[in-house]
Amino acid sequence: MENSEKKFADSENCPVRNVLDRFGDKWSTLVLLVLDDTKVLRFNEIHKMIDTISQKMLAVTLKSLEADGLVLRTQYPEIPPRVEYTLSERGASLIPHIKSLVQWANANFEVITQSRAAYKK
Amino acid sequence: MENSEKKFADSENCPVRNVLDRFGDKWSTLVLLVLDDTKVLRFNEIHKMIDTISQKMLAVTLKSLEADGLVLRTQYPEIPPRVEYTLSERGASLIPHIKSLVQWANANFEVITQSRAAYKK
DNA sequence: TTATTAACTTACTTTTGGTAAGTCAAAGAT
DNA sequence: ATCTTTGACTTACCAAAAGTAAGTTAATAA
Repeated sequence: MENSEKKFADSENCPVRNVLDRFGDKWSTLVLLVLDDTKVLRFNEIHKMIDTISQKMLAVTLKSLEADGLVLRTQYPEIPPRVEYTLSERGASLIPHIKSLVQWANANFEVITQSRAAYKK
Repeated sequence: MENSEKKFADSENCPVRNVLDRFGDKWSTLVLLVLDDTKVLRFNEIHKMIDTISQKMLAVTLKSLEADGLVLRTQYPEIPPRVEYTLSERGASLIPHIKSLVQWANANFEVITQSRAAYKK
């Protein structure tokens, strides 16, 4: 009984689905890249670097990255509040894989843009 | 004037943003993986393999992958229609990078699931 | 004449994301 | 003493994206 067609079926139990769903959101990978780039950042600093993200979405993105153990959140008991975000080791271990995607993106940006333009129909 | 904070700013001109936006959708990477797995597939075959995708979303996902030149579409003049989808060379060149992400996903699936469960608050 | 088939569309509903304003508590300005 | 500012968020409301289910097309089989 050949069930290779079910390999990608349900996202609960499929690691591929489960994790791609995770990074297949609009902002997670970008936040990870920014944190890798600058190491320690506060909420508003990230918001400035990715200025098209809404505060709401930055908040939920950071929260789920924290829940997944990819990002560490340190809150200082000051007022106004100060919160710092960093990559965890686990988060850092993801970065090379994302960067390999990014390299491909840079290398293929032009041709893809051209294809898109030519496609129009 | 330090403008490293603008590195990820606007998605029109930033390859990273542009391409991550592209694969940061819910289905594209999964469709590419399935096509890499089975090489040639018809619309309904893909739909069976990824049974949680809607026909509508499969249609728009395939269309934009085709527009980007990552997937090739071959239509045979038959009725009922027969259409076959394959990875293009460009699409195939993306696969290793996605697979490296998938390997990380498999390796970290357990701990991430545990972190998520522990996070609850 | 009606049913079937594959690859989609279309109309409609639900979910997700964006916008803008609000909250909180203390320190500084008036 | 009251008002303003500050940073990291929430909340309420609205727009955009994705899901659902039914419809379209044209030929062949029943």
